[in-house]
Amino acid sequence: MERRTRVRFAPSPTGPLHMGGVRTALYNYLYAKQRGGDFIIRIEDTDSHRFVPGAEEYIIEALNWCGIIPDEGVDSNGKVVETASPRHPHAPYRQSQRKPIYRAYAEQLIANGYAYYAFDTSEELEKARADAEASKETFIYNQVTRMKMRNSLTLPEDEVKRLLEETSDWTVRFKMPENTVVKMDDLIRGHIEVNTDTLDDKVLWKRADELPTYHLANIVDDHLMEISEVIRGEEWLPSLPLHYMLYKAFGWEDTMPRFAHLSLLLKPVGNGKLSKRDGDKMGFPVFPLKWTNAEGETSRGYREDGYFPEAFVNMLAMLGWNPGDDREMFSMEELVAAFSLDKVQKAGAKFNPEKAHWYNREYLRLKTDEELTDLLVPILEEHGINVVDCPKCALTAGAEFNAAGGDLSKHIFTRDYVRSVVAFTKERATFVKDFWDIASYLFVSPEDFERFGISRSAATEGAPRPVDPRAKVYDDSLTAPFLAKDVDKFWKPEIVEMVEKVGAFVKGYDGMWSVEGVEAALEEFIKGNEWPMGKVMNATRLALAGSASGLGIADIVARIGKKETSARIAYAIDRLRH
RNA sequence: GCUGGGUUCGUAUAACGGUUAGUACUCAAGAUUCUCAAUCUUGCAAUAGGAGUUCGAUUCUCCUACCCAGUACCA
Repeated sequence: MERRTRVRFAPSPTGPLHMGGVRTALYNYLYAKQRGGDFIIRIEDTDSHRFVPGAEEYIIEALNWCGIIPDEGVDSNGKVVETASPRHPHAPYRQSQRKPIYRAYAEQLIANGYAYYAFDTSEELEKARADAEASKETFIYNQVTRMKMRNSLTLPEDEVKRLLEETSDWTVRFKMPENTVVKMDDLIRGHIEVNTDTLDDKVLWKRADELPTYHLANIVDDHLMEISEVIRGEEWLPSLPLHYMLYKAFGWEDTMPRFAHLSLLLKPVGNGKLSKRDGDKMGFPVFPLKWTNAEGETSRGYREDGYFPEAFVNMLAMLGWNPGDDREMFSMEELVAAFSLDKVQKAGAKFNPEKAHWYNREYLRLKTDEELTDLLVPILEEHGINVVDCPKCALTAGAEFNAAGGDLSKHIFTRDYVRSVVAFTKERATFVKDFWDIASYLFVSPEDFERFGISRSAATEGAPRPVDPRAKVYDDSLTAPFLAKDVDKFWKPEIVEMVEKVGAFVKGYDGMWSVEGVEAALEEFIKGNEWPMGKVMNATRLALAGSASGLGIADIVARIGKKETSARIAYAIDRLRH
């Protein structure tokens, strides 16, 4: 009989969702959608001590940002559903609210001999562990030690009854059978066998807070929610035998979900799983969204770092899964169509921040100029640049636009100007915010760099200064806002003369005002004078952009206009006089 | 320690038991351009080690090494 596909992502709200968790959610989502099934979110908050305020909201917002939208568990308003309804017959989806459900199941196991009451206090257990450690052994509460402990297997019936009534810190433990081989199947790993003698008697339910532990809550809820496949992290593989035994003990073997255990995400270098520390150290986020903890420490997020959710999701999907061919670019719909659990890698995947960059660049190039303009405008505004939708709108502000639609002196630009900048610089950008670093000088003149927080001093290059004494002709304060090493290299007296004439030529140029027109005219002018093209162009760029490397001269001139071009050249000559 | 899982270029991965072990990222070189970037071309680079099965092993079996997880009244 074909069962409806129903899978769940069951995070614990003990902190922000890690990117590995996002991947688990994504694989669940893809699996469900491909089979026309349901993707459910369930909040596993059975540990009252580790609850972190805001974590649940964070998890849902993060999944939402990624486009991983639950069919059940969360309502259209993005809140976890608390009461059952036709659309949510399995509510509530927060385990703390399902508290009354679990006790009866724990007692059912006891009644059928699959579990027992344990009265050992945490102090007694700690002592047992310490004693075992002293003799270089590990204490395990299992079929050999349980007969030495205080529980309903060892205590007289009336004593058990008394303790149940009079004390309130007892637990229910699973009675793991002896010497039984549990035969399991994993959708990713294949057949696995484990002998129950290596397993312990896990606590299933705690009287102290009347809550189940993960194992009981998980099995009961997966059963009640009619989960068909459990796709979860590898850290759960060791408890799979217990879960199999629980399904058997409850008599739910016929509807037991199939299991798939995903490998972990590993740190880029060295060994071990990806941690927040690695991200901080190597400069990449490990969380989808920014997160600030109770101590006020902030962790960066992919969203805030400027990643497109599509790029993040695509990158994550390819970490430990492949479509079986060479394709690397996948939209969510394409992932849904192509996904398959048997193409999921068994081994852990080392996360590669470079590849994440590459994905973002690819997705940036896929965006239209219009979309990128929409995203760039707020960033420009943050930097103090004004963008107006139409030239007329700015008339009241007294803007005088050049041919490209910009007023450099008042820092007011039309959307068309911004779009044109986007169009010819998008090949150079990885993130939308890169446009500012690439093209800030198309919005701000060098003399205003400092005021707009743009630096061209050598110190910002990050590299140590050259040791060659000849390389150091100018002091930073003398050359700013021009890049000192480029001043050194290109700002030679004989070249400066030529640059000055280039400025005059542009001022007097009355041909076609386009990148192509300006480019051809400049080339003809420089070559006609038999000047060294490279040296003149680099020195000109230094005057116009503050650095000898960057956008093409004609690209710059065509945007900033005649007046600004000659003004910048004049400023550079004046500033760098010596 | 014990139990379980894992191991193909630096990274992510491909390869009915038969390929010159492929692709992408990174890196390097060349081409191109006024520079830088982009782009194009080329290149560097891997089956953890050892046995066995087989005509033939990256692929199957075993051993060793290394890595990861679990070993809580946490999930």
